[in-house]
Amino acid sequence: MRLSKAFIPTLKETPADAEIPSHQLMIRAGLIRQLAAGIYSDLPFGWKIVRKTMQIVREEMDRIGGQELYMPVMNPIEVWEETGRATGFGDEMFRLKDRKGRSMCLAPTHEEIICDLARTFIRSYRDLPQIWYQFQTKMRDEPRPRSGVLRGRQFIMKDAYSLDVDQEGLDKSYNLHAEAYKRAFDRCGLDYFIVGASSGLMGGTGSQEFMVESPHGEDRVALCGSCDYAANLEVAASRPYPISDPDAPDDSSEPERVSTPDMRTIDEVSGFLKVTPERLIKTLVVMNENGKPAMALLAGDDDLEESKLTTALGGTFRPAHPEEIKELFGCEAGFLGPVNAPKMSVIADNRIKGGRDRITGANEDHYHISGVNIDQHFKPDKWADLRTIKEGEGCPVCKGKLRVSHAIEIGHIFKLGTKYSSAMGANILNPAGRETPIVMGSYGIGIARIIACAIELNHDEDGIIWTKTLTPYDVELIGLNLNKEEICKRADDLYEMLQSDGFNTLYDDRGLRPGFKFKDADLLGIPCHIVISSKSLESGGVEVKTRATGDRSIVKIDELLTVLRGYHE
RNA sequence: CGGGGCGUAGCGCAGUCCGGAAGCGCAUCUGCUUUGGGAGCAGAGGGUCGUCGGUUCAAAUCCGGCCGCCCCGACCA
Repeated sequence: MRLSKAFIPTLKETPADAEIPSHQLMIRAGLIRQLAAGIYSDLPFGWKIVRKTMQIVREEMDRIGGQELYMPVMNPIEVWEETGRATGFGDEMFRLKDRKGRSMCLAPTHEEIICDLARTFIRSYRDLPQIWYQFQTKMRDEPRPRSGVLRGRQFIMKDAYSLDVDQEGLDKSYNLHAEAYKRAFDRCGLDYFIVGASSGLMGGTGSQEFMVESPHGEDRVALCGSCDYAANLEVAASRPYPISDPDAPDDSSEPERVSTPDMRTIDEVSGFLKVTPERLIKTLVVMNENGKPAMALLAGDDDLEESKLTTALGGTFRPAHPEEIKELFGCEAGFLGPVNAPKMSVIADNRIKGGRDRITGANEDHYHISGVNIDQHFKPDKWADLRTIKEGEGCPVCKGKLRVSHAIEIGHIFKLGTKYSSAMGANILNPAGRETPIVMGSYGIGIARIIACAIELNHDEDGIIWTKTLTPYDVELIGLNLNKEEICKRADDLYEMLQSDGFNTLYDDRGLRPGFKFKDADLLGIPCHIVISSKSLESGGVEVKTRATGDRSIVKIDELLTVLRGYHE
C-alpha cells in the first residue's frame, strides 16, 4: 500500500477525550473513529488488525472442531422471553419495533438463538457433540461505555457454544476451549492469566476468565505470588485467619445494652468502646429482587463482596433505603444488629463463625449490644463467604501471599449446563432412549479488547509497537529524497520487490519531510522500517530499523530479503 | 442512576469571571524556498460559538431547560 493513497488519518496531537494509552494511540494512529459513546468505526488500518486477530482466533476454533456460522443481530423478543432474559438484561438490551409493531431486540449474546437452532435440528445424542461459533457484532446498551474500545456498546465478539450429551462431555468441550484460547492469546503475544470467575447473569456451574493485567482494567483480581492461584475478586478466597479475641470470654458472656451516642460507623463504635473493629459484627440490610429484606453479617474490619452475596442470595439485590430500614427496625442503619431483629433471612460470613463476646447494634438508636455469642444469642440461616479479600492475605491453596491487581478481561468461558436448553426445550434422546436437555457451554472473546491489550502492553512514548502476528503490514518502506528521480525509481523498485517477495509492505512515498515520516512510522508501529534515501544509498544500501528497540543498520539491497526473512522468523 | 468536568474551524485550545467587531497553534489550499526526527516565508479558505428559550439597545459571555461527550462511583459475561 502506498501511503500517499492510503486512508490512514494520523494525528499529531492526543485527542482530549482519550485517557488510556491504547485509546489515545488507536485514535492517533488512525485505527478507529468514534461516532457516539461506545460506538466506533474501524478505519482501514485498524480493520486490517481486526481481521488478523479474528483469523488467529478462527484458526484455533477450527482446530478444536468448531464450525463457524453467523446468527442474526436483530431478534424477535419472544425468544428472549422464553428464558426470562428479556427482563434479565433490562435496559442493557437495545429494543425496537418493526413496521408491524412487533417487538425486536438487538442481540447482546446468542445462547437463545443457539438453543433455537439446537431444538430444531439436534434430536439425538448421536448428533453430539457440536461446537458452533461466530464473529458477531454484539449490541449492549452499557450504562457507562468507557476506555475507548475496552467497553463499547457495539463490539465484535467471537462467541462459541458447545452442545453435549452430559456433564462429562461439557467438561471436555470446556477444556478444548480453554486450550484454544490459550493458543490464540499466545499467538497474539499477550501476557495473560486465567482466573476463576463469577457466572453472573449467565448462570451455570463454573466459569473462568482470561485476564491481562493492566492498571486500566475494570476487573480486580487476586494473584498468589507463590503458586498459580488466581481469581476474580468477585469469587476470590483467602486462607482463613481467625479473629483475635483478646478477652477470650467464657461461655457465660451475656448480652449487655451499651450506650453509644451518635456512634454509627465501625470506626466510631470501636473507638468509643475501645475494642478492635474485628470484634464488631457489621450488619448490612439489602432488598432482593422481590423486595424482600435480607441481612448480611460480616466482621467489622471486612467489606462485603457484592457478587458473593448475590450468589448466596440466589439473585440480585440492592442496599435497603434509609426509610426502609427505619420502617423495619425502627432505628437508623448505624445501630442494626441480628439480635432481636425483625424476621428476615440472615446470611453470615464464615469468618465470624463461632464468635463470642461480639458487639452489634441494638436495633435502637444510640445503643449497641456487647457480649453477643453467635449461635447462642442469634443463629444465622446460612453461612457463606461474603467478604472481599485484601492485599497480603494468605493464599487459600499454598503458603504464599495474595496480591490484588487490576486486569482487562479478554475471554470468558462458562459451563452453562442445562439452564437454557431446559428453558427452551432443547432436548435430545440419550442412549437409554430418554429425553434429556442438551448440556451447554458458552465461550466469548472480545476482539477489540485483544487489540487494545496488545497496545497497552506494547507501546512507547512515540507510538504503537505491533507484534509480528498482529501487525497490519510486515514492513514499512520509507522513501526519502523522492524528488530525485533516481532515488524515487530505486524506492519504487524496492517496493515492488518486497511486495512480490511476499512482504506485505506499507510504502511511505509521500513528498513529506523526513522527520514527519519517521514520526508517523513510529506512531503506526509496524515492527520493521526500511529507509531508502540518498544518504542510505551512499552508505551502500538501505537502513533497517527495528521499531521495538530502535536499532538501525545498513543492509545491502541484494541482501535485504535474506535479512528480512530472518527477521520475520 | 449519583458526583465532577467539558461542548468555540478538521484537531488541540484561548476568549466566558467583568456583555460591546469571533481569536491562537496545528492541519488544509496557492506560490517560493527547504528535505535524516512532526520545516520557513508570503498569501488564502474554513464558524448556526452543542441546542432551545429568556434577560438586554447589544449575548460565545448572564439566567433556565434540553442534548451530547469524558472521568469517578453504581452497574456489567
